[in-house]
Amino acid sequence: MGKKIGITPDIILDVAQGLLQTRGYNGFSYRDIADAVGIRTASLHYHFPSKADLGVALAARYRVRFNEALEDITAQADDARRRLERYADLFRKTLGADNRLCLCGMLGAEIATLPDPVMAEVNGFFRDNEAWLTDIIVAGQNDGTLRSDTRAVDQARLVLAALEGAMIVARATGDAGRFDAVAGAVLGQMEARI
Amino acid sequence: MGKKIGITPDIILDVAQGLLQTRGYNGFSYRDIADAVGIRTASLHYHFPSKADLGVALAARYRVRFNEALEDITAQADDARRRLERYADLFRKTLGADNRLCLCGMLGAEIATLPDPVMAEVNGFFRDNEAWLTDIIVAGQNDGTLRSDTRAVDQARLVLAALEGAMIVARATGDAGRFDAVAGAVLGQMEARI
DNA sequence: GTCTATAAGATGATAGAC
DNA sequence: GTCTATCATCTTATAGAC
Repeated sequence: MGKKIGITPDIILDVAQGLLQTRGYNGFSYRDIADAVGIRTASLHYHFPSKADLGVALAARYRVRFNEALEDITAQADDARRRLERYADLFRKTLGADNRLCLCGMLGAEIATLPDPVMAEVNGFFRDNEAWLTDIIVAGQNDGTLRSDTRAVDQARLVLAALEGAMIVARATGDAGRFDAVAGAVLGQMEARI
Repeated sequence: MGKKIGITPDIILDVAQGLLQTRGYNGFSYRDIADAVGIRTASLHYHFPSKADLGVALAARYRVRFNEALEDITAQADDARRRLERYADLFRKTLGADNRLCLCGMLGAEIATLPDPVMAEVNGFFRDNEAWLTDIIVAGQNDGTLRSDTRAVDQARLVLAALEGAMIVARATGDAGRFDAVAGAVLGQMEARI
């Protein structure tokens, strides 16, 4: 027989993730989660004893899921340009769904206030993204679809930084079109010269 | 005779700005400022009655000073490439001085939690920067030093987003070199094809 | 202008009953 | 697992003396 799976921890994480991506780590409290979930703060502490525990769970889950999405893109799309477009879509969907920021972009801004294990996850998220992007870009350079006069790793860092920054500016100005402009420009300028 | 100028308000703003750029709007308190300045929180409230007042003063001052720096760049540098390099240096110096983020990049991430007048300043900061960058880039396209196959305004948005994002990623990974890589790549890829 | 004193509410967290 | 009750501390903010 299957194990009895409490749905609560996942629901808590889902709600907390929304708050985190919208308000930041220092911008929401256990009370906010409790009110949204319909539970008491004491019950939250049963599942996640400290806010640091919650933060780690949130960042780690996000990182794992993001890496899974990256694997899917690698498997499904065949050329670099299409893979990069799908990559940008990952961020675009987050912004469009509920005006959320990338969870690690938000935590990255707040890095100086985070518990060490949360910091480590954020750091890892950025490294994972850079590594994946670099691989994709190297492939695109090798097959001649992407420009080769800029190092792949630097282009990877540019793509990551541009998309993270674009989410912040787009949301702060209330214009999601700004994200699209940045995504379009950064990918367009990476194309090989004809 | 000259007016007696209390140095305190400026000192408060200087200290608060450092805290804001490091920890975020929701990551510091009047107490933090008070301890650093050597004054009581009640005295802070004399100068800035509410945290919203302090936030507006901070964002407005930052925006004004930044616009002055932009005017200096326009006046002193003569070609687009050099102006854009100086522009990137503005962000780079902030990061290098004390591992601070752009004040409005930080506030942009926290936008959902900010008092309305602070939001408005942040929004204005981004619009100011985009407008200035667009003008610079248009000039560079006209004199043939910058590529013209991407709209100037979109390139402007890319530059702004890339630098804001690069500051966050660089600081979160503890590697300022990542900022340089992004700045170098984004400016390099804007150059006209030879 | 700065201080002491104080307030009301929020916050992260624990003890112990059910 | 969830609850009530309780906590120490922090946070923004005000009143009034100096």
